[in-house]
Amino acid sequence: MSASPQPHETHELGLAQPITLADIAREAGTSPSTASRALSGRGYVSPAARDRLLAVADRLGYVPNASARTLKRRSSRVIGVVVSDLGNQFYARLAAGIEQTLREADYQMMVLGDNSEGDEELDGARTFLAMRAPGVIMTPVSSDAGELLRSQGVAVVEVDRRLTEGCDAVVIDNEAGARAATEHLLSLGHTRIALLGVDTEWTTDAGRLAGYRAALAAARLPADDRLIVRIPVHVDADERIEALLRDERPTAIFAANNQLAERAWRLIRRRGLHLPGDLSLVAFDDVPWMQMVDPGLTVVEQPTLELGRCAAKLLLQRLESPSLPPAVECLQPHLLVRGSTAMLVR
Amino acid sequence: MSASPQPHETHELGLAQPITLADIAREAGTSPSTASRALSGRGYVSPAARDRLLAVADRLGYVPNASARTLKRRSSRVIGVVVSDLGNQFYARLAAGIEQTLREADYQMMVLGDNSEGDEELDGARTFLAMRAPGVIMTPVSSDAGELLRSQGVAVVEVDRRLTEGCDAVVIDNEAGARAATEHLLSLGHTRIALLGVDTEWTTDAGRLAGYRAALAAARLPADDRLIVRIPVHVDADERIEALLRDERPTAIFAANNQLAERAWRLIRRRGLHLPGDLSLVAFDDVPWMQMVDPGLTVVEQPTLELGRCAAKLLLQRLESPSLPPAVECLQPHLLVRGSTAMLVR
DNA sequence: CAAAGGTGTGAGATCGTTACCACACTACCG
DNA sequence: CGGTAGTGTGGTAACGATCTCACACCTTTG
Repeated sequence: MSASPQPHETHELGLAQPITLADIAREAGTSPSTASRALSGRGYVSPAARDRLLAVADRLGYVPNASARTLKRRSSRVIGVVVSDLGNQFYARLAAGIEQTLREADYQMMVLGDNSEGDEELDGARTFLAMRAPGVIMTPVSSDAGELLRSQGVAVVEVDRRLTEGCDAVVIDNEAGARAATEHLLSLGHTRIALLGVDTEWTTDAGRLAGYRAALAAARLPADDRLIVRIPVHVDADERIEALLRDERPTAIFAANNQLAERAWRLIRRRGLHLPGDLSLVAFDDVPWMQMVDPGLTVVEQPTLELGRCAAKLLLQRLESPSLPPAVECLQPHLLVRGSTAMLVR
Repeated sequence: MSASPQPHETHELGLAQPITLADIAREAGTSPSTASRALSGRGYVSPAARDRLLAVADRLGYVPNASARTLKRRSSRVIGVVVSDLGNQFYARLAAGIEQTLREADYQMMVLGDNSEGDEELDGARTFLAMRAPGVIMTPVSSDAGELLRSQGVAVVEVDRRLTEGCDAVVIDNEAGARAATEHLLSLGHTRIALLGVDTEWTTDAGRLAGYRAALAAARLPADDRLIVRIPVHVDADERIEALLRDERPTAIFAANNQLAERAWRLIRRRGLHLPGDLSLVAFDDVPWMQMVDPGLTVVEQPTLELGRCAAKLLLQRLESPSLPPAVECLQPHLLVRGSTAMLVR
């Protein structure tokens, strides 16, 4: 083996170091300045020189060094996105919507997940600060991250939840959605309606709780605190839900997000209860499985993709005109009745 | 309004420009070099100076400029990930696994979706090249992107599919999984077993087809080409599946991925057919809804999270020792029998 | 014919960080 | 006491792209 002559492998041996603007300029017989103007499309270049430079760049497979560009321009084309949990289809879809719109405007998206943890969110903010992202979209956990970013001149849009006063935001009309869900249950004759929610100060949960209460109040029904189950973030919901199903079981449950709905659904099934005969169930947020199970879940459907798109649009707008007054968009959810809710029979 | 005196808002007016190393150095009375050594933790610094610098940095909220660092070091801490479709829970989970492992090693992950399009994949590669990502993990569509990256000295790991010879890769034993699924159906007495797969040259589909064929061959059954339905990428599968369900319906279907399984499942239901009475169904890849529907789907479960983790580990290893021979890891799937498959009754 | 204006180019400084190198200082050894 | 070794520091030149400026060349016009 060592005796066999080594074949020429000139193009393989070195980790061919990247082509730079200077290389292009040299090859095309211009200065780096001109090359920069031609390839970035800013400033005067004669058509002849431009074509020549473009051709050379193409031939050599030139890829501009993003770090150098960002360093010089003091701003990158990467928009940061921080969501609670990428594994949750709601957030995944949200991110997809954001990506769509950003891509059209020729921005990149970088997604990070905090786990609904203020610390991780702050880390994320610092990451984007370090990358000189011009803007960040997030489902905020605490307002620290947003404030840090904004203090450094980074545009911030809050999506789904609204935490920081004076910040652009896109939200769902949670109260209306929750009211619709609750009214639907009331109209079916239910009076013992449980609310399954997350125990936070977030506008989502607060809004959904408010909508639930409003519907009950409008029906002149007292809200029974034992039926309002609020589970802290990061706490396993199963125990609380089981207790709810065991003791003085309500005739209907309104689950305020897709995860709680899934937990509830599984426990209902495990207990051998039947939807909607033994119990009615409504979920806030529609995800694919809810349509596939039998009976399908009645849900408050959110325009999730649109939520993301809208947030991205708002961000782009803010980047263009930083001095505009803060905008808050509110999208309407709507009730989609499937088979998991039915008339109360006694 | 215009008459009211403007209050001092010194800290609000300017988009407070970021703190730099030089600022820290000046404040702490050292040179930038020393500050750099202290804050990046490379090279000699006296404990006294280090503490002082760290304190100042902390006080001023210093965030290192990632672009400058990347430019100088000629390599960033961002690992690129390109997957086919982030909306698909399989890829989402894969990315989650990758992220977990990378985070532990203090790398960031940037995910991009090509839509199983070679062009978009190549764009992604160029993006990561521009960002000077030291490594990229991808579910390859064509080998162009990987080759481009590797030619520039970027470490590449292929995951799920294997396309490029001499490239690190982590895959599932598709053939074994498909064989297990098919043998399971055969053992239930099925002989007219359809295969629903994607029409590509990818190792996933090729392996699953091979496993299917191998099982049939071992049972001395001829493979009926009309039962092998291979749908090109980006083509709607519904028509082909409907045709399959209509004409000379097979008694069992093996769907080679979660999406085809979902399409098939929906069409089976729409047609009013019952699982497993009228038809048995097995899916390759287990996703949540398959356990929630009734009957639950029999599946070939893949260690998806582990697949991602393993790919990330391989990449980290490669970054550490670039000259190691290429490694290919193969993980085992396993059959999980639920209710969608049953003994054939005639 | 001088002045004014457009067109196209290149020199050179700069963005913020790092790394190489030289240097200064102390300490210890033969 | 000269010499080697270890500590700790700062000067300076990069990394690659951009951008301001000055300048050179053409027209056009009062």
